[in-house]
Amino acid sequence: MVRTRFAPSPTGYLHIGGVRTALFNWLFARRHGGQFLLRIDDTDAQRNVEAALAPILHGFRWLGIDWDEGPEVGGPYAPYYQSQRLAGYQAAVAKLLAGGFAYRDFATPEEIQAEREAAQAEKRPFLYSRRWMAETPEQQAAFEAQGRQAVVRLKIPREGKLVIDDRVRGQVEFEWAREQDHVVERADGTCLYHLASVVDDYDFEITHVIRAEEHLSNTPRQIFIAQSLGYPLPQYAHLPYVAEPGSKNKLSKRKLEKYSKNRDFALVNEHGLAIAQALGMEASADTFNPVIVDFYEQVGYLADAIINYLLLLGWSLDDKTEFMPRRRMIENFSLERVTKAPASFDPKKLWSFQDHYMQELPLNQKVAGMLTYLQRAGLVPTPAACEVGPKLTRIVEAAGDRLKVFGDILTYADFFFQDELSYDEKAFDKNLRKAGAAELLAGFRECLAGVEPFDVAHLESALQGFVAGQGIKIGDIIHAVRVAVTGKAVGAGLYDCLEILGKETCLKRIDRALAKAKTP
RNA sequence: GGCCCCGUCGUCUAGCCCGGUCUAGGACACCGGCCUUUCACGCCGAUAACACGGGUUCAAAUCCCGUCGGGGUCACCA
Repeated sequence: MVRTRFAPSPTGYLHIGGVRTALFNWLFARRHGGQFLLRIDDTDAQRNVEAALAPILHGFRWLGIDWDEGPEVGGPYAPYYQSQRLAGYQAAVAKLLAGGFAYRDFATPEEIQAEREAAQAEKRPFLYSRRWMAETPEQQAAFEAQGRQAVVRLKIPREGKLVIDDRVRGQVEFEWAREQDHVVERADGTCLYHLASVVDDYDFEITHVIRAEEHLSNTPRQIFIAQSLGYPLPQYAHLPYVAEPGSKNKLSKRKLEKYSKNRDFALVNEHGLAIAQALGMEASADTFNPVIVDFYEQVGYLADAIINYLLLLGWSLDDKTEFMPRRRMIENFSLERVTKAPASFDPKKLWSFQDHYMQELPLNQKVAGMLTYLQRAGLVPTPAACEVGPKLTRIVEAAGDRLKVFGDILTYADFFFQDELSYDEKAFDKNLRKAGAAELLAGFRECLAGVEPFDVAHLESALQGFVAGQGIKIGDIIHAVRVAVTGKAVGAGLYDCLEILGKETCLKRIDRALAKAKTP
């Protein structure tokens, strides 16, 4: 039985790189009919773990990455919080000590630091002298008499080497003599991540440890702990990290502010910001940022688009396949086809996946998604009146693939739902204040008043008739009409807009625009 | 700096294990064009890569060695 896990620490948000790692774990488990679980790394726990965890769990649910065991769902190996498993870690440390695989060390941090600096000065690799190692009760008592406190360190072998058989990197060799005697338990009796992680992976019967490459160099010490404890080793698979757009640097959760200004992020960031503004959201770089999954959910991206994009960031099926339903991902996922080199996150490519999935989304689902945004922005009351449905459907159809994310309904179609138009001033000047424009528009207004029925076909022939009568081209008038009734220079087909708005509203808006055109 | 990993178009990648069919394929972006009332979509086209140097071989992106470059990691963080 394959069992994989993802171990988030409760930071308050879900990082896009973390999702990629979780996704690969999830896919691998599903592929082999196994289980995927979530374990919470809260060994340095603050008190509001639940609050910091909620957005993370929410993010996974939104993305459709479900976990078989873990927080909120429980499971046979509960608890799944490291802060609640301390006794097991302490027992493991005791066992390590008893077996001679670890020792109590009475050195002060300053003494260790001094040794480290001395080694550096001599340009030789640092290896602890074990001067304050206490292996007998007598030694221990002597150090304690000096008022010293002990940590527990691993007694790493000083010769020989270790070969790790990594599922994505192949065989990787390490020399034990390069490993440090890492601390596994602090002076205050609390233990460290590596110990906890190994013990939990064993307790949870994790068979495959699939994690980011930054953990590759931590693996020797974890293997040492596992072997000393007599645990069978899991299979390891170290994934390349996800890099910043256009760079090989790791996408870090510490550079949120910087990323919001990143050139390649700019497009999606600004687009998202406009939607956040329409929603009246507070959007600081710490909470609303394209490296945080929540950003995409808020703006109205599709989970399928994100998952599919992330899948291809470090994995490929073949030389052509890009779009895959989950089912197909699960059927085909394999560690062997994971790339070894880091992949940089490309917001533009994600955008193209979103474009694709939005186009594929059935109309009724699009409408439903857009409706919630209109409601959140206060453009449509909740619950919506029954005529809103057909009207919105008509709008969404007319707008077609211009609506890339659900939030786009707010920037593309707000004028359908509010009386007060906000004009694109530049477009207004260009199309309504140029010589002769107002007169033409006024003429067309009268023509429009006589159109009956007020639908696309009749509107089109009316405009064509008007244009022919004036001896002008369609382009000479149509932009002015658009700006007058929608306030914008771009949007869905004009005849659709006019029809949906209705004759009365159109005439009113043209009048208003004509009045505005007179006042510079 | 030590150790470890990685290195194909700007980006994601296929090909590498099992040398020839690779004058290196696909996708995104970019550029040009078509369509068109705008925008978007769509369609067509163009530019663009085997890090470098040595080997081995009839033949190397593919195998070997070296160099260079990039990154990760070196905590009583996770």
